[in-house]
Amino acid sequence: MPTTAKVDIRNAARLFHALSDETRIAIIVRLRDGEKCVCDLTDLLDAAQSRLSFHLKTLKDAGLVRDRRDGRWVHYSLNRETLGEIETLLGTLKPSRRLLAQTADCCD
Amino acid sequence: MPTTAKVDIRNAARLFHALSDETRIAIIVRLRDGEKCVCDLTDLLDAAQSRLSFHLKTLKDAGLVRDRRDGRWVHYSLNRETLGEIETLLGTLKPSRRLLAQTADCCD
DNA sequence: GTAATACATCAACGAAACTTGTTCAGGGAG
DNA sequence: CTCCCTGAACAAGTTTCGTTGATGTATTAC
Repeated sequence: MPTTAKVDIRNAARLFHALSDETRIAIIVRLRDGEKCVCDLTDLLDAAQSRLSFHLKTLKDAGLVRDRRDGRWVHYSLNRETLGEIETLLGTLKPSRRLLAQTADCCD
Repeated sequence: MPTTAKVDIRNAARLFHALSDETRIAIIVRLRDGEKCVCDLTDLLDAAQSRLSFHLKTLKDAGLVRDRRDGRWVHYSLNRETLGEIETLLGTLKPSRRLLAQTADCCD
């Protein structure tokens, strides 16, 4: 049924906010090919440790990354599930096909 | 070829930022079922006109909405193309399947 | 034990971002 | 023309966010 899906607006804004920073996007890009420790990321992104720690916390709070302690290293990895959730969310934000068939008053 | 795709980090952060506000998400949700004038949105969202004008400009600058002047009304509608672009972008942020097959050090 | 490493957390500062009220410009209607 | 109406633009105030440097905590090495 192509009824317009319910959107949890607060949650949506929260998730998109986590992706709204260049440093955080860069972190995610680096994590695409596997987990990294903070020290790896400071090298790769040439960023101060406290800065990365701040952004990693933001990403973690949003559920976009996970951390795993290994000795004195903390390894971060992507949470594919949340990325999928955002993809779904984005789908529900698109105008419904039903409507597109009815009227052409939006979109191209 | 499942090589990790290039990501325009600046553009990505810019697009996600446009979606990182509750008011803007609410606007998008309302626009799913067709274009609306600002006056419609002020009623629907119970928001001051200047506030909506600000957020609509943000959405427009990001390419997420279009405006169409009709007499003294300005009608806003979603730009399905940009929403699709963001969906694609999100796909490139997910860890590659190739890698998932190789190692299980990320994601579930 | 001490020293060193990896990372989190905190405080302080500056910079954006958001809100609100007001003003300004354009387009009908009379 | 003047008078509304719609919406953009501006200014001022507040909040939120990001950066930086310093401090704290846990873990390993010696």
